[in-house]
Amino acid sequence: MSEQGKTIVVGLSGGVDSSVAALLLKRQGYHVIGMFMKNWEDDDSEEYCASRQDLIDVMSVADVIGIDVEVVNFAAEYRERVFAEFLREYQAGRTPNPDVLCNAEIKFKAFLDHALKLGADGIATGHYAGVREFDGRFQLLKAEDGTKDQSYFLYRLNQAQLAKTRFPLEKLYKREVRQIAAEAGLHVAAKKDSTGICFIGERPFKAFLSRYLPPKKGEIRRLDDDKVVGEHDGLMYHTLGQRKGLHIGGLRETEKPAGEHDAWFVAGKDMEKNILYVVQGHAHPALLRDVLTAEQLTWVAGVPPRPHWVYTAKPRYRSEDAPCEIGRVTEASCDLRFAQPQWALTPGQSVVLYESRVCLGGGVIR
RNA sequence: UGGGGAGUCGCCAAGUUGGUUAAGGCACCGGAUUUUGAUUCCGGCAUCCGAAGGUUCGAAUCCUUCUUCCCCAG
Repeated sequence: MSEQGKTIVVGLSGGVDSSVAALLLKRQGYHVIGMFMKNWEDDDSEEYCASRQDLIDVMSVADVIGIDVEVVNFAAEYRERVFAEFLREYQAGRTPNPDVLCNAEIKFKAFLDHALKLGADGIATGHYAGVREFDGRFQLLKAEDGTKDQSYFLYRLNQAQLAKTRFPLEKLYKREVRQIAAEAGLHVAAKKDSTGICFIGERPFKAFLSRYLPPKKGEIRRLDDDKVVGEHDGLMYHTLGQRKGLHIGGLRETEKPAGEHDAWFVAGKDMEKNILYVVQGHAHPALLRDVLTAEQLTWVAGVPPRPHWVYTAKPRYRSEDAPCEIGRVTEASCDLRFAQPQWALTPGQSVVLYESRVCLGGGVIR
């Protein structure tokens, strides 16, 4: 293969996925360099340890595979390009997806640039996604393992970034990845999947956010009749469709038999008046909508989708691909109409368009 | 102050002709799922029924007193 001998820099997180990605490339004959990114250093003590353990795992894995590892720090870039935007969005009452930004700005920009500067031919990550060249363009594809597919988080890449990227796990199922790791003697074979905001990790969300955005108490009102049913600590701590954290118990007036109560969900926010609107019951119509407008469009496919065409779209990660018709499309925004109403379409979240297994790109819900 | 009604887990709320371990929902907590935030799923959650006495083999359910709240009189 002409690919042999090429240099690929693999982003290693210390987890199974990126470890196996590196292993597979090495086996395919690439010259592989491992790269560990440290991009969050606000918190010391606790966080420090977690990150440190990951680095230890990376070193150990690299040793087994037989590759060199470099450590880079993009904390400044992450703070400026990802975290600042993250905070701006929450402040505006929206619910951003930092991992989408992180991929576009850090992993496939800062990191990619760094790798190319080192003389690499490309980069690779442990994402469950695929990339192929087709008809003169590069396509971002869903992973074979549909349950793990992460193309959603990558929709904001562009052709240039895609051209330099490999996703060795495209055809593999998580189970197989763990098996490969185990057979190769990688001690992270059974390591628990990491979740949480990329680089920042998993942590009590409200407490974390309150360090940057101070609490601001306000009323919680029932959307149906404007009745005050509680108090919130700040609109930014709640997102559409959220149930947890409202602290609304039973209401005396409830007409249901024997005090049966449905759970309450966030249905809207009034940023001006600092009011959180809630509704009772998961099936409340206020939580369902079949149209949305998306902004900040980016088309990883290289070209925008066809107006008035039918595609599928994910209005949030982990939601089923939902058939939808795309309305007008401009540089700035586009309209989507879903065949079935979607639950809690949330401003700030990304909606990603697909045509079969091909990810076309998407935008941010207004 | 007189008359009536009521006080069961943080919030609602079953249970009151006395009988094993006091329903259920919401909230909350823990876990599973998840590279966003959510949702969802599973598990936990009143040795105690406003307080103190009493009756009884046995009471949250009966009696007494006290206490708190609500309504009507004033």
